This record gives sequence, C-alpha cells and structure tokens, in this order.
Amino acid sequence: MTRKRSVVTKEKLLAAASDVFLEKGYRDATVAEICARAEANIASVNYHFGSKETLYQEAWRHSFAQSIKAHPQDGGVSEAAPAEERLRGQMTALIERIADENTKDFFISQMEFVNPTGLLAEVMRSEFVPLREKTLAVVRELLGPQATDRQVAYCESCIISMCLHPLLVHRVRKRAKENDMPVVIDDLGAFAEHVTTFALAGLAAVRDQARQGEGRA
Amino acid sequence: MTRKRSVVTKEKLLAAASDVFLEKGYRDATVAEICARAEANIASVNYHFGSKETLYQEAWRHSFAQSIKAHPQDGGVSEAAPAEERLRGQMTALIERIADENTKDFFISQMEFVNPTGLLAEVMRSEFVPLREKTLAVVRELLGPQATDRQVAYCESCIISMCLHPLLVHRVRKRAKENDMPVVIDDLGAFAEHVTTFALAGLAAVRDQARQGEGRA
Amino acid sequence: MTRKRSVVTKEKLLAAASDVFLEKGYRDATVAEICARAEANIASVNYHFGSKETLYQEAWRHSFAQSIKAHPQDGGVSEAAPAEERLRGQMTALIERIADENTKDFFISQMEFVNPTGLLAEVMRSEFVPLREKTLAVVRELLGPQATDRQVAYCESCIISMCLHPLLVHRVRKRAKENDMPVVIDDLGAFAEHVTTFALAGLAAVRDQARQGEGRA
Amino acid sequence: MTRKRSVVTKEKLLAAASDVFLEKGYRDATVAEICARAEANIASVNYHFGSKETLYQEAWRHSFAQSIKAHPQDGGVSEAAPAEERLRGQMTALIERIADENTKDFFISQMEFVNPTGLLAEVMRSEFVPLREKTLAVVRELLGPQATDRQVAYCESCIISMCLHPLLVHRVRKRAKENDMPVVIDDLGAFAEHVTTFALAGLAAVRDQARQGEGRA
DNA sequence: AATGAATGAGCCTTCATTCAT
DNA sequence: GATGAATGAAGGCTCATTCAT
Repeated sequence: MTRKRSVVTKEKLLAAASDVFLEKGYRDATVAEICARAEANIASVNYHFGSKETLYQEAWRHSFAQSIKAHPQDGGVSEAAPAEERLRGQMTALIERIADENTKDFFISQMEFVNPTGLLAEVMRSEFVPLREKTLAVVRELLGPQATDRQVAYCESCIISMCLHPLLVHRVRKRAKENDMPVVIDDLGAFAEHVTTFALAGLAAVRDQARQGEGRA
Repeated sequence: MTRKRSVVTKEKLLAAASDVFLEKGYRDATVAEICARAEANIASVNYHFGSKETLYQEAWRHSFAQSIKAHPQDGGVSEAAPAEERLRGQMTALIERIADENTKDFFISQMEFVNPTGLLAEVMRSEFVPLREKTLAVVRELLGPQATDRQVAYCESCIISMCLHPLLVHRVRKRAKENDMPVVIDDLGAFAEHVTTFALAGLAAVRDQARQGEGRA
Repeated sequence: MTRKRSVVTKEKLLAAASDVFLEKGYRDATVAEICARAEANIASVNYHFGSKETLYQEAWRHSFAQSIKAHPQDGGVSEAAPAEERLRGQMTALIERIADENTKDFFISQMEFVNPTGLLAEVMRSEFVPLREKTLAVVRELLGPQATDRQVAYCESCIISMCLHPLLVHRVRKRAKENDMPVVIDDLGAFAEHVTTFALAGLAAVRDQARQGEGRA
Repeated sequence: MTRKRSVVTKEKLLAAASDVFLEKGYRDATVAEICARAEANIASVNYHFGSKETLYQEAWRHSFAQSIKAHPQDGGVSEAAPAEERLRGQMTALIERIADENTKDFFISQMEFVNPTGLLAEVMRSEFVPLREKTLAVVRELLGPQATDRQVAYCESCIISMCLHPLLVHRVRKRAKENDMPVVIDDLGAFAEHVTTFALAGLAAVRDQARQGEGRA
C-alpha cells in the first residue's frame, strides 16, 4: 500500500503542477505552491521528480496524454470516411480539445513556443510530429496529386492556425475575465463549422491553383 | 548635454529591454542584464523608469511603435483600392511585420497572451483595437451585407490567425536553430500569396453561406 | 539466516561508510550514498546504528582495528631485541600501515584533527594513548636516563611526525593523481630506512645534549 | 568613499570567513554565520565574491599572505649566513608561524590535504612550491654534493613534518581545551631548538651515508 | 543627475531522520 | 525485522530595489 500512496502523491503533484504552471508560467510557479495545492510536503517535488524542471516536463506530458485521450485526433470520424469528413473531424477535435477547460498542455506549449525554456523541446517534438503527419496526409489528399509539398505544408499550417489561435485568445480572455471585450467565440459548434467551411474553400482554391500551375508547367 | 545623455541612456535601456524581454520573458529577464547590455548603471532602470514593470510596458510600447511604423497596416495599398486588394495589403503587411527580425513586440504580446503578467493588458488593448477595427471593416465589406457580426468576427479571427501563427512558429524555429525541423515558410512572398488566396476563397464561401442563410431566414 | 543477513548488512555498511567518510569527510558524506554503496536500504543506517554520528564512530573504530591488525605496532620485532631495532620496527610498521591503501582510519583521524567533529575524540584517545606509550618507552630507553620527560616527548613527537606527514602527502597526491608533482616517496622501504637513520641520529644528538645538560646542572 | 566602504566590508568578510572556515570546515561553515560575524548582509558574500567557493579561496589566500608576512620564511636570517643558521631560521619561522594563533591558512591547508574540496589545489600549489624550493636548496647545501635528489627530498620532507605535525596536534589540543592531555609543546623556543638539533643531526647522518654510498659506488 | 554598494525576501534543493506498513 | 515514502529544517543563491554619496 505504500506503493499506492506514492502513486497518489505523484498524481496529485502532477495535477497541481499543471495548474500552477498554466496559471503562472514556469518561472513564476513555485514549488511551494505546487506542493501546497497537492497537499504534499515542500520536499516532495524533489523526492518524486528530482527537480522542478523534471516536474515541468512530466506535468506537460501528463496533461497532453489526458487531453488527447479526452479528444482523440480523428474526432471520432472513421478512417474510411471521405477526406472532407476526416478533416472536419480533426479540426473539430482540435478545437474542442483546446476549448476544454481541462486542457492545460496547449497553453504550456504556447508559452514554450514564445519563451522557450528548452525543457519541453524534446517532449513536444515527439508528441506533435505524429499529429502533424496525420493532418498533412488528409490535406495532401484534399489538394490532389498536383499540389507541391510546400502547398501542402502551407495549407496545413493555415488550417491548424485557424483552429488554435482564435481559441487561444478566447481562453485567455475568459481567464482574464475581460468581459468587456467582445467574446469572439460564443458558440463552439458554430465556430468549428465556420472554420471547416473556410478551410475547405481555401483548400479547394489552392487545389485549383495547383492544377493550373501543373498545366502551365 | 547631460539631458541628451540621459535621453540616450533611456533609449538604450528600451532597446536592451526589448531584446532581453523577448529572449527570456518578463520573469527571466533581469534588470542587471538589461543594464549591462545598455551599458548603463544597475540602478538606471529604477532611476529612469521607476520599476522593472514600467520598463516592460514602455519597452513594449516602444517596440510596437517602431514595428508598426516600419510596416504600416495598410501595406501601402490605397484606401480607394478594391477590398480584395486592401485585405491583401493588410495581410502582407502583417506577415512582413511579424517576419521582420526587428519586430519584438509581437512575441512579447504572444507571451503575454499565454502567460499574462497583466502588465500589458491596458497598453495592448489600446493599440490593438484600432488595428482590429480596420480589418473588420474590410472583412465586412468582402462578406457583403448579409453577413452577421459573428461571421465577420470569425472570419477576421481566422485570417489574422493564418498570418500570425505560422510566422510565430517560423521565427521560433529560426531562433532555436531547429534546422532539422522542416522550415514551414521558406518564401515569405509565396506564403503571403498563399494565405491571401486561401483567405479570399474562405471569405467567398462564407459570403455564399450568408446569402443562403439570408434566403432561408 | 535473517540474523546472518543483518550482520552482513551491518558489515557492508561499515565498509561503505569508511570509504565514503574517507572520500568526502563527515559532512559531505551522505547517508544515501553510504546505503547505496552498501546496497542497503536508505533507512538501514538509522536502523542499525541509530544515527549517522554513531555510524561514523563505529566505522572509524572498525577501520582502525583492521589496519592495526594488518600492521601490528611492533613491526614483528621481538621485545627482546635492542631498542634501535624495536624503534625501527615501530616506525616501519607505522609507515607501512599508513601507506596501505586499505588503511582508512588514519585519514579520518587527520580530518578529525584539523576539523574536529568531536565525535571521535573519545574513541581516538582510547586507541592512540596505548600506542603512544609504547613508543615513548622505546624513545626513553634510547635517550638514556638523563633525558627529561620533555625531551622524550619532543623526540617521540618528531619521530611520529616524520613517519606520518610525508605519507599523508604521498597518499593525498596519489589520490588526487597529481602526477605532475614530484612524488616524494617512490620507494617505501628506502623511505623507512631513511627515516630510521634520520631519527636515530637525531636521538643520539639529543641524548648527548641531555648528558651535557646533566653535567652542567 | 563608497569605494572605501566596499573595501572595508570585503576585508571584514575575509576575516570572518577565515575564522569560520577554520572553526567549522568548508561545509559546516555557513554563509549566514560568516556574514553575521562580519556584520554584513546575508547577501554580501555573493555580492562581493560571487559564491561561497570563491570566498573560501580568497579567504585562504588572504590568510596565507598575512601569516607569511608576519613570519617570513627566512626567519630573519641573512642569506649570507651559514647553511645551518639558515635552516634554523626557516624551521623557527615555520614553527612560529604555525603556532601563531592568527595563522589560519595552515589549518585550512591541512583540511584540504585530507579532505580535498579541490577548491584550493591551484591556489595552494602556487604558494607552496616557492617555499619548498627554498628549503630544498638549504637541505641540498647541508647534505653536500654527494646527496641524491631522493635523499634531499626525503630529508626536506622529514624536516618540514617535524615542524608541522607536532604544532598541528598542539593547536588542536589547545582549541579543544583538552587540558587533560599532556601538552606536548610547552615552550615554543625550546621546541624549535630541539627540532633544529634533531634535524641537523639527522642531516649529518644522511650526509655521511651519502659519502659512503659515493665511496662504494 | 547618476552611481554602485548594500539589502532582504524568497526560491530551489539537500539530507538526516521518522513512521506507517 | 526491514522497507521506502515522506518530512521539515536549513543552506546557498538570485534579484529588484534602496540609499548614501
């Protein structure tokens, strides 16, 4: 049972760490506060994880696993479904994942993007690359065989951005209780719908361009 | 001349502060390093700005003014030009502004979005709202009179995101020298072109939807 | 068998403790490392010895007993041998004891001399006094009846120092692998020989002085 | 005057550090206590020296310079004096230096010998080598041209040890107030005299041996 | 006006020891 | 009897800010 108790403490520390790192960032988060929230001893972070840095990495990995489990990348759409549907599934899943208040890894990732501590570089890369490959595959299918790799990459980048960034702003505003600002996303389903429409139209335009480019070449 | 020297010191502090805040974030940036880079006395930050917080705000404002001046929002397109052209101008200007290595305010803004110190909230709001209004106006024009405010807002949000986020990732990778990762944006002009095509197609699709929605309503 | 296992653990702890205390000193040696080297549980030090302090004392006593057993004080010289020979035996034994890589107590003693924890005071005194008495006796015999107690004490102190200190430096240098420094003692037998010659000559000089002092008095 | 104040604080810190490091050793000495004794702020060690390690090195260097200045190596004996006198001068100076209650560097050196932190290796080597050279020169002169380098080295080592070690024990006992133990060195002058007699006799014996060795060879 | 020595609050980490199992 | 998870006290160090000059 001692083993079990250890697991519980570790779990509580990971949860508390995710929260505090999300709220304050790596530097402003203190080990003391994390331990207090986890109702653990001040030394338990170092006992269980060795350092604040390691806890940071583990907490992110933990959060990522949780949020991906709650919102699988395919959005519940079968692999056999048409590419449009599969893209819609991925985009909806991404939007819902980010909008979910339990999702913490995304914000920590963003922080890391802009103000890299370098601590998550490896962890993030190993987790993100597979996701990106999946999306690239669908985009490539939708753009058709004439599309260049660059076009595929640009489109994927645009599509992901359209899902991520508005939600980022949205959640930040909710957190900051900036209720005076117009809440951009008042209806998550409507937003997902909108983004999908926008994206499919964009993809179609690029596909047409690719065909013309092919013709010219 | 003392007056002049004081001005010079202040200017150097602002420049150094932008750099360091960009590199390290608010918390990890130290007053000592900022002063060292500005070749100023350790006490000069407090002497000239009263506190690290104020310096942060001033440095951001300073950087923002510089980058907007270097890349005006309209992208050099006349107000008399057609809406498509004006949108293209705004998007290109935004992309170029963010891609410009001298642009520091954007990254600090992103940091602030994700890990708010709260110190820039006021400053950013007053600077961003006017820019957003301009973009909303063009988008509204392109979507036509049937488009709802929500549709306009969603589209604006998507378009801005498509410009911002890929460039964010791009600059982060360049800074981190992650040359093993595929550089998403290898040609700035091509990317701007691509994003515009994508966006105009998306807008057109939403406009059509709006007309149908109108018809149904 | 459990009893036996316990004894083994205790023995391993003593051995590991001697090593670690020798390498790092009392303060820098950690209970964790000692237990790790002894392949014992982290709690076993307190379980078997009650405290780090007690382990320190026991480890020293253990090491001392071992090294004295390996190198008996008399150096194998019969009590019936002439005083010169008995002194030579004691000096050689001391030198060989200190030079022996298995001897750890001596270095811990030196540490204690200079930076006393106070923990070994009692233990060391009880072990050293008898050794010293033996040496004093031989020295007194060699100095003759005219020698004062002070002269005997001074000579004993010089003789012991001549054996101890050069070997201390020697082993320290070997440990530190300071191979660039001239290795003072390249031949242990030659050194023992040299020291004995030196000491006997010194003793003879002091004895002559003592006789003259007697004559004058 | 600000500069002067800084120097005063630094000096006080060095003095306090020497004391505390001497009393407790590197590890058990706390920055807090050093600062308290120097009547300085807890942060002043890091401000003036950067770290506890650097302070340790500087404090030793400082102490060494002081004690060598108070007790010059030659003991006030002219270079023109006969070798016997010069050796006597060096030995007396060494004994008096170590016996001087203000001498702290010696004990820190001993600590470092036995339980090396590695922090003083460089510093000590650069200071000790010149002293040793001087002593070797006199010893070589006294042993005559037939003496081998090994004989010179062994003799020097014995002579220095005869001065150092008894005084080490002496001071440790005084500090520990082990008044029950026989105080070995009750008269410093007498001890210096004794050691010199002992050493010169030893040297003479070795010189004779060297001559015979020469004759045999 | 400007400097730089000094401050003190707070953080991460270490480690001998304890206690429930 | 033996384990190992957990504790809490304490230490070194950082850094924005202050203050005397």
